[in-house]
Amino acid sequence: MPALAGDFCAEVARVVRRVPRGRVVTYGQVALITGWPGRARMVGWALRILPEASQVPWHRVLNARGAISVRGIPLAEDIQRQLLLREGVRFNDSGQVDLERYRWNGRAGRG
DNA sequence: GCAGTGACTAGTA
DNA sequence: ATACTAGCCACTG
Repeated sequence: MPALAGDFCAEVARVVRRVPRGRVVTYGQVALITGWPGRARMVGWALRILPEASQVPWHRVLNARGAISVRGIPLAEDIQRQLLLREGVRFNDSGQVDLERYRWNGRAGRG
C-alpha cells in the first residue's frame, strides 16, 4: 500500500462518505475540501484504489462538467449512472448532471 | 531516472 | 461545440 494512500486516500474517503444521497460533488471539490486543492487527479486515483468495502459512495463524484469520468471498467460507467438515478439524480440528454442543482456544498446535510 | 498513463481542471483558440 | 496546452502528481514499466 502506497504511503499517501494512508492519508490522502483516507481523507478522500472521509469526505465522500459525507456526501448525502441525491447529491454529487466534483473531483476538484473533494480535493479542495480535503485540503489538497488542485489535486483533482489524485482524488480519482484515491477512489480507484479504494476497497469495495470502504462504504464510500464513489458514484456521487463527477467531473467538473457533471459527467461520469470512470474509465477502465465499462460497467462502472453504467453502474454509477444507475446508482445516481436511484437516488433521484437526473441526467440531461448529454448524459450530464446539473451541478447547479445537485452539487453538494460541503456542509452537513439536513440543510 | 525517464517516459507514459490517468475516475481532473482551467485556459486558449 | 471540439482540440490543444499547461499544471498537477502518484503509479507503472
